[in-house]
Amino acid sequence: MLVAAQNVFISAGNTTRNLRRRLKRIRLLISGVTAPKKVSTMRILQLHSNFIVFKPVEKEIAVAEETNKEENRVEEVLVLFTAIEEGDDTALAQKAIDDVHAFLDKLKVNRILIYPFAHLSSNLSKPSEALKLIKVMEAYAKQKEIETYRAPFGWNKQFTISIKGHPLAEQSRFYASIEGGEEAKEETVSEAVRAEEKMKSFWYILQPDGKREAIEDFDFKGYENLGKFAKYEIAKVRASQQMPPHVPLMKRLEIADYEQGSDPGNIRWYPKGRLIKSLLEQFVTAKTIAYGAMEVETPVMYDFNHPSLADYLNRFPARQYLLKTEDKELFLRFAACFGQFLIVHDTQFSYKQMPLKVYELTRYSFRREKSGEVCGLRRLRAFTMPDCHAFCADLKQAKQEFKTRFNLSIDVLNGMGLSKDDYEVAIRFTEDFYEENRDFIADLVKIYGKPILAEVWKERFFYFRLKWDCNFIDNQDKAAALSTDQIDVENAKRYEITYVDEKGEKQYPLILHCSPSGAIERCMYALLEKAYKEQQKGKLPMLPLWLSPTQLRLIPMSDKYIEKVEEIAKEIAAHCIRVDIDDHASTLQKRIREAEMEWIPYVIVVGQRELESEVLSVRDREAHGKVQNMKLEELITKVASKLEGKPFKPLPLPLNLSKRPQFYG
RNA sequence: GCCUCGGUAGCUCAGCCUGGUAGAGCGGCUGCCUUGUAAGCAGCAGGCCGCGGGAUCAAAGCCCGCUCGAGGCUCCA
Repeated sequence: MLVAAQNVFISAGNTTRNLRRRLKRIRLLISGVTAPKKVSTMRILQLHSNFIVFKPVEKEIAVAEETNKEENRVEEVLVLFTAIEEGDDTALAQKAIDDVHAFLDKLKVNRILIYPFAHLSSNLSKPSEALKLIKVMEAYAKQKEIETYRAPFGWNKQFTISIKGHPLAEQSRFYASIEGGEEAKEETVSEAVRAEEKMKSFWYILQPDGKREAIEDFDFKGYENLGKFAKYEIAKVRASQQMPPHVPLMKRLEIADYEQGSDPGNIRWYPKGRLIKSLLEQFVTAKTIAYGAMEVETPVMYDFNHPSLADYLNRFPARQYLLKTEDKELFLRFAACFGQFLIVHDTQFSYKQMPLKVYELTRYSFRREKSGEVCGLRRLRAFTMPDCHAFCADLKQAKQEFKTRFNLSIDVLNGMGLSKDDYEVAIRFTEDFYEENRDFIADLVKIYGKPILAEVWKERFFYFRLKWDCNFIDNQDKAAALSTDQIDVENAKRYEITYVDEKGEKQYPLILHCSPSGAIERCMYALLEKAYKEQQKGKLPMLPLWLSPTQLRLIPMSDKYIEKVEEIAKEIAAHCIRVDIDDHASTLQKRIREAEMEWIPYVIVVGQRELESEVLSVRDREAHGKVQNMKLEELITKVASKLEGKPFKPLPLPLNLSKRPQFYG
């Protein structure tokens, strides 16, 4: 049971975020990576504050102290949110105050507020014990001549706090006494906190000419999109209220919709959406195979207790779909890594076959993103991810391969209709990697040819040493990662993946993880958001020709021409062009309008005139609806040439519009 | 997980504040019109107003609870 529950009202700027982040970290610690089991720890969240205002609201428990319900305000104070756990004792309480005392000297402050705060622990002591120790702390602090205030114990309190901005302002501590009551000692404040130090990012802009500038010195004029991206990455500031534009679009265009009968983030695909998605899938796959990867297919579910997997899973807890069967606990894959690593673990290969490239398009990967994170096609719980791993003998080979794959990714995005102007690149590495590989990183920037955002860490925290990602910036100024590649230095060992080197000795390879396009759904989100952007600029929105479900629409002037029009359609379709016929009995104008609403690239009206002259009037959406006259063969040649090198699938719906059901609206 | 908003016809939504016969546009169906490059006309059908409880003579509407969903925050390995 909670000793006290607070309604937290926090004022002023980023204090909310700070406190939440801090609380979250504390919970992380509590969840117990570092704290040995059965060890009691006194938990203190220590915040150097400009002020705190708190007000008791109502008694929570029987042993609550007597107090009045007046509002209290303390200025320039070190607030100690304190949770007493089972087994904590006087020695521990005094030890904590000793530490605080030392810390106060550093801060040049001599005022504390002891604030009983149950939420820091899930292993609270009995309230009576806790109150006793809180009083011990208070008395001991006063004895040390610290100006000591205290919030009442056992009350539901409401508080407002303003936290100072300096680096020492927020500290979390816990004090442990090992069972049996040996000497109290300060627990190392956990790997998570140390990890956070490692994770501290420094931001730069890398220029194609090799220059590296601190982000605050860079002039974003002419690079507004990069500016938005940097802002998003660093400050995480977003002001968006509107619905993401691609969501109504995906519905209206009958591409996809939410499936209420499933879990959020699991999407239903209508025929047109399935076609687009399928074409994108074929395209990435073809490109990746052409690059030299071997396509495989692996299971979607894995044994929770498999030793290699368990280790990996523990790093990313609680993001999986779990599956209980009679004899096993399984989880749905959240990436293709497992399946491929398990294959390569059992594969015999030597330096002669390297870099060894394995590819899979996962349909699906599953991540149980928290509710509220899921959004349209941007972020799903079930998504299609092309994933290509390259197993490299050494860093030299990895770097070479890395460049090749960067080019591949740029090429894939470009083919999909996303040019370098549509996304921004970030590159992330450790300081030492940069020092040793300056030229290499400069080469990557040169390949992209535009300034790149660089995130630099002092030490390695993640499993990779180097990573880049291409990020689409949408109409809400949010960034979403598309392609990415990383140099993984940990997983070969974890999965016991080895190759044989020139001397016949087993070695661990470096593993490159690349998604040449990013999630396919996310590519569709980017294309729709891009179309919307174009529309805002006054252009007619459309999808790339090769992805348009209907590429060419024929509109017969009246039903007496339908037969002739069907012949023309047959001729066009024979050239792998998706053509359909609007045989509805509505007016020409209305049918034109409907074709435009469907973003159809070419619309052709066929009547007496066309049939007599054999010259078609072609309405070209790309040319803002301008009507051009051309012969059928010319039209076919023109369209076919634009489709060259792209995958093709036939029309996913009946040829005649009158035969089509309406999936939405 | 937190905050906010929402669930009424196939779709988009109005009505709710101020309780008393359920509304519009689009779409669908039927008929007329046979069309020259972004909405032709008319008629018809279509609703357990998310679910459960309460107060009321009376609830889509007021109160309470639940549920499902969306958007934002956080998160995004």
